[in-house]
Amino acid sequence: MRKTPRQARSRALVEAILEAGARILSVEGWAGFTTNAVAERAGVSIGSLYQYFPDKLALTDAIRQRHLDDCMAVLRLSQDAALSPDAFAAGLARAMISAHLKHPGLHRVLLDEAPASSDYRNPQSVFEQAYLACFEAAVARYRGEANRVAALVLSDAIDGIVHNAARRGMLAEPEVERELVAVVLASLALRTRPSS
Amino acid sequence: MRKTPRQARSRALVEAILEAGARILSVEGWAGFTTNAVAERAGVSIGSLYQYFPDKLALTDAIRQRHLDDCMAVLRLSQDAALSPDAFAAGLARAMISAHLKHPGLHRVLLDEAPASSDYRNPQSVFEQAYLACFEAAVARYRGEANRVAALVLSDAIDGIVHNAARRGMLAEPEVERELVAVVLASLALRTRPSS
Amino acid sequence: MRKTPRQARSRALVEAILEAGARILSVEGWAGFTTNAVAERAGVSIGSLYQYFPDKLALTDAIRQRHLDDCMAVLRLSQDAALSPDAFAAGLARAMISAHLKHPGLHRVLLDEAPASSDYRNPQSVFEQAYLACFEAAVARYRGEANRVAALVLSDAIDGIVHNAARRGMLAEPEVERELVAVVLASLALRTRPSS
Amino acid sequence: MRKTPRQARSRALVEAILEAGARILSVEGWAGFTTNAVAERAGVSIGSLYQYFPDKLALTDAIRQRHLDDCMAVLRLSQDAALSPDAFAAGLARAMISAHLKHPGLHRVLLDEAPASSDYRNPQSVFEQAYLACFEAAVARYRGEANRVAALVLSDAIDGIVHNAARRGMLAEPEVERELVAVVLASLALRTRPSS
DNA sequence: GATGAATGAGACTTCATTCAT
DNA sequence: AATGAATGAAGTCTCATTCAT
Repeated sequence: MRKTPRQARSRALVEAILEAGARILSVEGWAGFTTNAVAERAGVSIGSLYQYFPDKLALTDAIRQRHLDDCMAVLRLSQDAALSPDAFAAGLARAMISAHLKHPGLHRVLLDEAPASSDYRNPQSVFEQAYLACFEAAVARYRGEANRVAALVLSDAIDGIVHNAARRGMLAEPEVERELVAVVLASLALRTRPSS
Repeated sequence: MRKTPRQARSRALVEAILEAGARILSVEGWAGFTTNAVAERAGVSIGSLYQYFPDKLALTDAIRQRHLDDCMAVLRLSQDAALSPDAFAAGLARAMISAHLKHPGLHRVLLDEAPASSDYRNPQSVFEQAYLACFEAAVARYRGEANRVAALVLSDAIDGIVHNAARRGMLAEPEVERELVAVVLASLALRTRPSS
Repeated sequence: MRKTPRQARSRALVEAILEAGARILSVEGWAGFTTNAVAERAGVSIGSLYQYFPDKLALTDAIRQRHLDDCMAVLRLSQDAALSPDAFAAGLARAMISAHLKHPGLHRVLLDEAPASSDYRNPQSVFEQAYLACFEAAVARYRGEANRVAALVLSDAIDGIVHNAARRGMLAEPEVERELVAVVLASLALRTRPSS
Repeated sequence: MRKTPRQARSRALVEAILEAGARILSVEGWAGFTTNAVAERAGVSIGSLYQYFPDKLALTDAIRQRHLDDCMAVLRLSQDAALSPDAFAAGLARAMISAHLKHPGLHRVLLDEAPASSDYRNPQSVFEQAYLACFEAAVARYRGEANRVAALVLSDAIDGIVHNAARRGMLAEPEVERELVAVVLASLALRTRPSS
């Protein structure tokens, strides 16, 4: 950000911009996400937007950061070493679904369409490290082995299930949640080479 | 298409355009996919492109159609009622991975970013019907029950795994394929409510 | 208009665009009337033009509307029930000529070449209604009969005379004005079937 | 024309092009008049069109020339020194109307929109000389005076009446023809300064 | 001669960004 | 600090014209 908002008014302004941007990205996708549209939706002048974000990329990054923080918060809540596998899978599925219910399209747009300044999806990035750590811990806990790739694949499978359900408007359907739980559970019950 | 290419030269030209478009979509994403860039990469004038495609959307549709046809062809090959679950899962994983190896980013861009004239990802569309039918058949065969949602979730999980692996450049790694096989197999071995 | 200009600068900008557009249409015709040319002639960027006019057609309509308003204003001034036929014809001729002196080619281009969003030249359009009403009133007054077609033909004859004189650069010649007065007067002096 | 067609086939080809061009100009206006459209409508390849016409302007000129020749032919037929004023006016009106019935919009498009290589509407041009000569002769005959401007104004009034009637689709209405006759007759009955 | 695929200059329009007020 | 009018590079698409077959 170009400058840190210190006063209450400034913080509210930045908040309004981020929220307006998230909503536009979610509803209209990357194509409808123009800086002028965001400013207008936020009830702010385009000039003010550029006071706090040097360019469109910085704005996008800020929206993404906020969204990923939300996701991590929700994900961490589902981490509890004392849970049974069933309870863990149920909690994780519930957490992932609820994290996407507010802006169903946002996650996909931010991760698939929107350009990013840093390669935050690289396995070495801060976010991905923290995100994957949760899954690696769960794999270690329930499968009894450290397996980085298995954690990656599990998180990717969940990602695909949730993001496609969101696109189809099926995110809230109990059947989807039930199947998601089943897939997570099955993945965690596996040893690495089940076929041998 | 605006005009059907009849002569050999025309067919080669259309082929060059489609190939150049696929490559650009794969490597540079939707943002780099400009009609002028496609024409230039194809070694063709922009006017020639518009002789065969009435607008950018039609070009996008044509590239997508060709890609989906390839995917369906590969998918159908993996369908064989006589296969054991292990063999089926292995064949399916191999098929999905190989379908994405040529243009790793293409699938994601075409399905997530590129606008389409018809809603081909609607569950009622011709493509999605055919695509899901394969998964429904497999679920019925190996889980012994018809379960539309389970088929949907399985195909979405595979989609997530393959598309994220492609983004990370891990599509060719044997470990990924092994885990993909495991997830497919686990999903097919499930009864609907494994926890009850 | 996309935006209503509120500040003095904006109004001047819109004014400059309309004036530049009118001049280009008048001098170079529809073929030279490109949005970039209008912006450049107005000393304004192309983006500014599009802030106020959503597309080329809207700009054309605005220029036409302004011109037609000018014409109607000038025409209404010549309407005075107390005038003698001679005085009326003289006033009308003077009015029509002066309405075209500023941009001699504009009228023809706007009415014959430039596409319009609505069919303003349809006899039922608001403008044509008002315009023809003046001529119908004059015909009724001086010929003593209501005759819609006669009014139409009179206005068309004047149109032809003025617009061809403009093209020939003869609009300011006294002889043309004299003959125009004569034709108007003769038309108003007629009974419908003068030969029978 | 680039080359003179000598053989029967060539003459038919040129004929087809001119006719197709006239029809397109009449029906779709200058905007729809593209060289490719003309060639296609004529059932001829675009290359063949360019064999006989070096560019679009030459094609336009040829179509115009043919149309003006038709007009002159029809106009000359109405010239007969022995006619009474009434009979002359009736014949002239009939001639002008019938000259425009085949392609009602063509005349206007050719004279107002289509660019021309030479300034054929300049009073000094060959066509205008011949055309105006007819009107000057009539003015001299029936008004008993040589008056170039009166002839010009009369021909322009007729032009306006006919061309606007064509646009309104009223060209065939008897009332229009009757009023046209009346205007012509009144113009020819005038002395130059009727008001003094 | 005839064909029509190919060319590319140029038109319309959008939107990220700046800067005078 | 805030505003929003203004900018102009860049993208999509058309159509007059050429030239290899």
